[in-house]
Amino acid sequence: MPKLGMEPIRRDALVKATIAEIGAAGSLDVTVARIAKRAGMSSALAHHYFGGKDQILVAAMRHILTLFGAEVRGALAMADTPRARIDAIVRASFSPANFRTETIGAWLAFYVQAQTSPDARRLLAIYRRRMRSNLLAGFRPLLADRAEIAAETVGALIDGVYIRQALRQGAMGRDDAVILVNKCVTGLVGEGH
Amino acid sequence: MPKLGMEPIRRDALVKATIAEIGAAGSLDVTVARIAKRAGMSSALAHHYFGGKDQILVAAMRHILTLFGAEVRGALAMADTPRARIDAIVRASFSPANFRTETIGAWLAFYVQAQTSPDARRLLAIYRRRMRSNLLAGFRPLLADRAEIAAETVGALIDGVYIRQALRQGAMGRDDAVILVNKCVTGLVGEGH
Amino acid sequence: MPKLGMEPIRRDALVKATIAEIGAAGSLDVTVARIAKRAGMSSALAHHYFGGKDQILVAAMRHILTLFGAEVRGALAMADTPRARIDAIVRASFSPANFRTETIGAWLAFYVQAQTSPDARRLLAIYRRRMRSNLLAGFRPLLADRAEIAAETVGALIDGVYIRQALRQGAMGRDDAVILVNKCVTGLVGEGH
Amino acid sequence: MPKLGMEPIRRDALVKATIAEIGAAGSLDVTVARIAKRAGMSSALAHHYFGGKDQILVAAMRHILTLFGAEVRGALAMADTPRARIDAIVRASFSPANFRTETIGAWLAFYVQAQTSPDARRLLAIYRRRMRSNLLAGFRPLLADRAEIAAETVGALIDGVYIRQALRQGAMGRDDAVILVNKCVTGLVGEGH
DNA sequence: CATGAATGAGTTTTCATTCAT
DNA sequence: TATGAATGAAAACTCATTCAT
Repeated sequence: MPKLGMEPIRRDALVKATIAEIGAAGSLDVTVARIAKRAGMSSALAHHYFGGKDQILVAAMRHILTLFGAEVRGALAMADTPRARIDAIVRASFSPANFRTETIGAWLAFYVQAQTSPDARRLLAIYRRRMRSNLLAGFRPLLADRAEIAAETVGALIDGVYIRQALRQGAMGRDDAVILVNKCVTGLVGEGH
Repeated sequence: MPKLGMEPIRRDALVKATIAEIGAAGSLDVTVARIAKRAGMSSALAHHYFGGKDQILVAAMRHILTLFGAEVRGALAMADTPRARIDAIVRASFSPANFRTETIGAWLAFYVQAQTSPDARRLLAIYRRRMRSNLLAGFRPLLADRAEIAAETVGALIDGVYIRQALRQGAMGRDDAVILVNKCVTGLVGEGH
Repeated sequence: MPKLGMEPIRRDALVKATIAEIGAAGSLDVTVARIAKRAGMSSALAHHYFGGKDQILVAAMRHILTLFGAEVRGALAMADTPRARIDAIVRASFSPANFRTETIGAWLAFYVQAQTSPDARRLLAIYRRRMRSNLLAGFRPLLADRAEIAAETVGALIDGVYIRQALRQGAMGRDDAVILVNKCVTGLVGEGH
Repeated sequence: MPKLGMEPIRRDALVKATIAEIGAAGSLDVTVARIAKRAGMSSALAHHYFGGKDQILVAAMRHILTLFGAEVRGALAMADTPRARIDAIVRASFSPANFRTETIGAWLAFYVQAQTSPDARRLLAIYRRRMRSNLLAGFRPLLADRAEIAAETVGALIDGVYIRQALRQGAMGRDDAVILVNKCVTGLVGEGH
């Protein structure tokens, strides 16, 4: 069985298994053994490739963030007006992939992990900076100096709607989420838009 | 010399110690031993009074929610216009007690616990229902049938701002938080208010 | 079973079990589980009382050193001439308790541990200082300024004879060891004594 | 491109890497992986050539002993009086190569290993026999029937001084070591020599 | 000849929980 | 009421060793 070039395959499988496991468990209380099993290998191999549990977790988080970033970039590429840019970000935030219970659970768990892990915090900070600068680029042409606060508001609102989804019960659909945030955006940029 | 009626005192001490410990740790990875030590008793006694770790955790969450509820009620009592009611809720949400890093950390941790513990989820659902109905009571006179979405928006925004505070870095102050949310409220209810 | 005041009993049992286990294994490759089992308790309890494996090991070393120190002190108390003092130290070094294969194995293992553990090194340094000052007190009246080198020589010789004993094969008896070192002492202090 | 006759090269590299690694670690707690890495090959290859960790360790020990033996032989070749022979052995024992912290650490570690590994014990026994017969050859012409005990004494003293060096702190230099042992030799063979 | 891949067995350590007193 | 004592179960992590290529 042992072929060459297994490392990227194994790492990838582990990252995906980690997200799945966290999502299923709803928390970071996930054992390396379970992750490895789900990924179809021994826990020793997981350690071999990642060095330790924390690094597996961080890699999983990075993966989610990367996917999200790609989604945003893809949506932004098709947006040609400022308002469309904002819309694109909102839509990407609540895209099917991001809105899966699994992903939300993992995301929430990472928030908690960021409380103690510098690596996790750094990643989350990067995500937030990007989000902010993307929103700002959309709001600036529309609101000039009021763009800052608008970006902050929409950023927080997205996070809030997203996090509320974590309580599976009484959750709203993706479309509802998009509509809700968009209504707020409309309120911020004024009736004229 | 064992005194009578120690139970409420012990329970209270444990609940407070739990919140402090969770806040300090930034996660639910808190041992019963540490909580009990902080509360000045043996872990065996903690078990005796609560039956198990999960129940201690839930009691702590209930405590936070109760405090928050009292704060909201107190603020609402002094509000005599719909807008003032909304304002009161926002202010209470970011009150000094609620905005302490400790409390935020505990709150976040409970969100995660709600993923797996039905008790925790129920408590969180109650909090959300109350929040929603309170906001609705404020928005209804101002927005009629658009009140629902406004309440949902502000609720989510509060959660979002709150949760963002958990990343201690780049956080905003209480006043800024209140102002941010209020700006959004103003946008929702229109210029006239 | 759980009575009060078990701690010193348990600690003592663990220390003795550790020495026995190290002696039996002939190296520090000894598991906490085995030590605990020999001491009649779970490994968890061993950790509870000592905090970790290293501390158990250091405690065992300290125990050996304490025993040795007591033996030397006892022997010295009965010595009334300088030469008798030196003799007492030599005899104590090769006392039955110290010359047991178990003890020698443990001693040797600790030498190795001192390479990496600061605690172990400190203990060994203390032992050496005491040994040196004791020998010096014996040699000074006899050799004046040549006492230093004599003390160093006899100290090293004792260690050498002792360590050679670790290779069970071709070892000498206690009496032979004492005679050997004493011959050297006689050579050092001159024929007249 | 696998070359022919790599075996001796690989084995040699592994042996040297082993000694270096043991010396650096100060104990036998050395992994095959680290040794192999230091020797520039995979751990699998190390196993291939030696069969197992223990055998690698024993080979390393044999290497040290061989070096030491050669050094002694070289020094003896230039000695033309009995006393010079003894001197040569002492000097070789504390030669720069043997007195390196690395070597001393490895030596000490092997002493411990000899407690459990018959192979290691056999090697150490050989070393001791040689040492003894070499010293005896020097002492016999000088001391006749007292040569035995003198050889034993000096052998043990060399070991003792050597082992004391392992506690890096408060160690003496090579020259001091030689002087110390020589003073003892002088004492043993008497003033006239 | 050489190695990346893979793992089973073992080690330390932690912790919620139980129990006799 | 209160606790020190005690442990079983599980977790992360390590490592010598094997094997297909």
